[in-house]
Amino acid sequence: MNNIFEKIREQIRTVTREAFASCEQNGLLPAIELPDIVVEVPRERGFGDFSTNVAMQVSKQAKLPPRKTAEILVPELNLSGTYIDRAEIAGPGFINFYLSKNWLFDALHLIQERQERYGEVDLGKGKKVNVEFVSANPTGPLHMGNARGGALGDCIAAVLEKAGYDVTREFYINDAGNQIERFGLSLEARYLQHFMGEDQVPFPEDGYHGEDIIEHVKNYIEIHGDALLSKTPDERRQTLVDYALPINIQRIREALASYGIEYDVWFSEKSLHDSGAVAETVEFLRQSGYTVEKDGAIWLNGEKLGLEKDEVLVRNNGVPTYMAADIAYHRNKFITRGFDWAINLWGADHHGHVARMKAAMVPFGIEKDKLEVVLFQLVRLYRNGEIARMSKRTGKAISLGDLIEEVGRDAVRFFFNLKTSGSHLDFDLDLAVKQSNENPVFYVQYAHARICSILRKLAEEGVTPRPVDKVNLALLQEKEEEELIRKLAEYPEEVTLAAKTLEPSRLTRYVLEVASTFHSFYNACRVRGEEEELMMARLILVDCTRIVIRNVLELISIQAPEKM
RNA sequence: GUGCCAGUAGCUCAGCUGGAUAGAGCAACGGACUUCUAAUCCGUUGGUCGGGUGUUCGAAUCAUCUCUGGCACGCCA
Repeated sequence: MNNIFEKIREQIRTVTREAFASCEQNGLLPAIELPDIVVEVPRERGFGDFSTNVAMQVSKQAKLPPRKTAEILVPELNLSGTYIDRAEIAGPGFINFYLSKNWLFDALHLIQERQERYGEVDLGKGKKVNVEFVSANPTGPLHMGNARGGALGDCIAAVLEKAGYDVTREFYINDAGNQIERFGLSLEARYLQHFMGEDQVPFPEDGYHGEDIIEHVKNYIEIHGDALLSKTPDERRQTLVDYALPINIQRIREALASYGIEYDVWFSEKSLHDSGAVAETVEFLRQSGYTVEKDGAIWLNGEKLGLEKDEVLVRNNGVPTYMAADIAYHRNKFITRGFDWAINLWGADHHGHVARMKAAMVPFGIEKDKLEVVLFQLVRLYRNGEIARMSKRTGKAISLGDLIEEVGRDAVRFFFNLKTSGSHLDFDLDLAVKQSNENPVFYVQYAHARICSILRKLAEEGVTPRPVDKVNLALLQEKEEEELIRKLAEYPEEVTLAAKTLEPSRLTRYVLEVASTFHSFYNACRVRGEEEELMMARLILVDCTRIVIRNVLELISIQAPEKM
């Protein structure tokens, strides 16, 4: 058992179920089909440590007012062998459970025992899950959307790992299709412009206008000169793409690495075309009757899949669409590679694609639910209270690299993981660099550094933590101490919830609460200089706090400094 | 026009599988450093949960209508 909360909830459910059974046997209550018994932590501490509303839920079946049901039930609760001291009835019919402090001390034991593995839970049971995120077009640098998707995706992957899933982090390289075509045309235009003059060569309307295209061409010409002028346009574009694309991909890799993200798999879209997987996938859909042909193109049959409209899979020029490749890609994930679950992180502007992709799994016998798409809202950067679009240094659109350079990796990752994915995110650049109490990143890091400082000071005096079973934790009686232990005990529960909701941001908020609770403790209680037994107990508490803060920060890939 | 997401304190956001008196941070105001890091803490102020109706013992949470903002509706990805 590595989640005390779960253990307590199970105890409460068990004693409650048994009490219902015994009431039924004694004829005190009619036979009742129990719902899932909801156990929660009441908002008010005065309402006990945990509570359940089960008496209210069954009031109809019991044919009694909820309070009356509770009054019959509570005396039948057999609390022996549990953490529960007593149960009381309150309000409209809540049953409030008051626990012995032992559960808190057990939580500290657990933390000491598990150390850096404290917080791990076995929700996933080794299920194979693929988390695909960023997957940016390799036609230019990473932007703010990629930055948020990157932080989110990496943290979702990390949370799922802690929750017992077998996680693969994957980047889908869009190195084929239309945008590569445009990339090639843009490079070619810049190349020709270099030799013939800008006004002599038209630039494609939907081309990539970025400076980086010109830079690629300039570098290419420095190495290879004007040899491409005599080639065919096809050869010219291919050569330029073959030159520039790997450079862009390498830059993306490096930007993400400096952002703290390492992938297990870089999956090439082109490889799906080259291997024939795309054609094969379309053919399979055609033969299974999931396509229609009209206007010389092959369409996915929307009606048959419950979609609003048909979607083109193969254009009338014979070139498959992104959609076709994407279906082949997900078929590969589930069938070729056997993932039990695939999570994709997409910007909210792609939400229209969600229903289509899920529906497109059906012909392959893949349940829709196996594909989960996490949509995240876009990011607005603020500087001096105004929307910032340009990098301070370069004057160009702000890239992930610029952002990290300006505010630091820790702050970027922290802020992108502070809000739920569904909410719009305003990123305040001024706040992120501020080294003050306004900045939550430092607030958490400071708590960690403070703890390390206590441990260091005491170690210098020859005082080190004793094994926890040789410490009298019952000496921790102050309310600040209790609050802190409670907070630390929640961590496995937080990981579980973050994994279930795919919402790692709650861990960022959680670690802020841990820091806050610790700071309150710090101001109320001393460790150093207290009587030895109390000092030892507090030393354990402080060390447990260090472990939890460090574990969370590591999970969200933020430094836990020992000094500040 | 249709669909998706959002609307909670001055600001940024939690809470949303219905639960007890709606929370946090920042901002504002007032306090706390002889003592392990004051990048900290303690206290005060601050709300028609966008609005209406409904469902029920109970609604920020569910349903429905409506207003506002963002986005999507392509042989783009």
